[in-house]
Parts: sequence; C-alpha cells; structure tokens
Amino acid sequence: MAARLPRAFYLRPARAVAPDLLGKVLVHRTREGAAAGRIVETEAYEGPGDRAAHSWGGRRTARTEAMYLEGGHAYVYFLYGMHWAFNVVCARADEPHAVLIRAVEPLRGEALMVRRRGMEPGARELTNGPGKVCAALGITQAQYGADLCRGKSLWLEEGPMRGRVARSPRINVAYAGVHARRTWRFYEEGSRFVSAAPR
DNA sequence: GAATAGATTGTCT
DNA sequence: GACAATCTATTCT
Repeated sequence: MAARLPRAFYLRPARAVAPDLLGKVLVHRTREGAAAGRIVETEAYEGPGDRAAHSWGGRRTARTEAMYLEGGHAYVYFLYGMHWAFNVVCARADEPHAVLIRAVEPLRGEALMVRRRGMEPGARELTNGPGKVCAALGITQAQYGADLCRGKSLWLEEGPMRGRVARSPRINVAYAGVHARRTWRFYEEGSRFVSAAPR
C-alpha cells in the first residue's frame, strides 16, 4: 500500500495542489468493499477572490463550511439536483480553497464501480466526470467534511504520473466573467479518462 | 462524433 | 423563482 499524502501536501493554495494531485490515488472503503482511482483531471477553486468558487466573496454557509476547514478535508456538494461532486480542501483553515476531482482512472475495485454505475467493464464513461467519480466511488454527503489524513475510509495515496501535465480553462464556469478564463483545470495528457477534449 | 433537451433539488436572490 | 463546478438518452451529421 502506497504512502498516504501528509497534511503538509494540502496546506498550499489550490492552484498549486491541483496539478500535484494528478497521478495520486483516491481510495474509498465502504461496507461494499474498497474502490480506488488514479486522478487524471482536477480544477482549482480559490475563494474568496475567485468568482467561480462557491466561497467567492467570503460566502460562508452550511454548504460551503467545509471549504473553510484546514487543508486535507473533503468538500462534497450536490449539483444539478442529482449529482455529487468531490473536492479536496486546500490551504490553511479559513482560507476557502478546494480542488474539484473531475476524473480518475479505475485502479482497484473496478467491479464494484461497474456495479454502482451500471456499466460495462472498461468503459471510459465509468469515471470521466465529477458526478461519475462520486457515483463510482460511492461518495455522497456522508463524506462531507471527512478528514483525508486521519479517516479510515477515505484518503489519498502516492501514485504514478503517466503523462505530462496539461492545463486549460475550467469547465462550465462561463458565469464567472474574467475568472472563467483562468487556466485552473489540470489534466494528464493522453489519458482516455479525461472528461473533455483539450481546447 | 457533435449537438440538444430533459431530469431534478439545494441554494441563493 | 432562477440556476447550478452534470449526466444521459436521443437525434442529428
């Protein structure tokens, strides 16, 4: 078993952590079994100065509260009335930074992921999007605020990088004005599990 | 392969 | 009451 990422890894701005998360392995153990995926696509969100972030302008509500935790916690939110999205909280407490995990490459427990998603084994649609990652790994509101450094069910491990790091503007944040142009989306070049084609 | 519409609910204005 | 850090099925080229 690879080493779990230490707290210090997360105590940096989201834009620094996001590219470093590529290649790392996200592990979730449940009663159904363990599932793990190698991260191939991320996006950085840095409140309060980022209009695309939920914590923009210092917004602090029941939903965004986890973004204000110390780096190394989980920020999970419900989206479009039917999907969950998993983020890794970054930076120090009260600095609402987070990195959205947009896509992973199935690594362990693929049979379980296939069952949860109701798909054919080997399908790239298994985990090539934020909602799909959560569905495949079984991440929901129950993981909100979980400590990734101490918890026994959800954490991140060291893992290998297989391609170069590429970057692009973030997906579906056109409403964020000039901030939508920031190239804070990072992905592993060549991975077939990346959600959208590069621009 | 690309484009489009529909599903469905928490959150904020 | 509008809309969202999305996904899927369907309908095209």
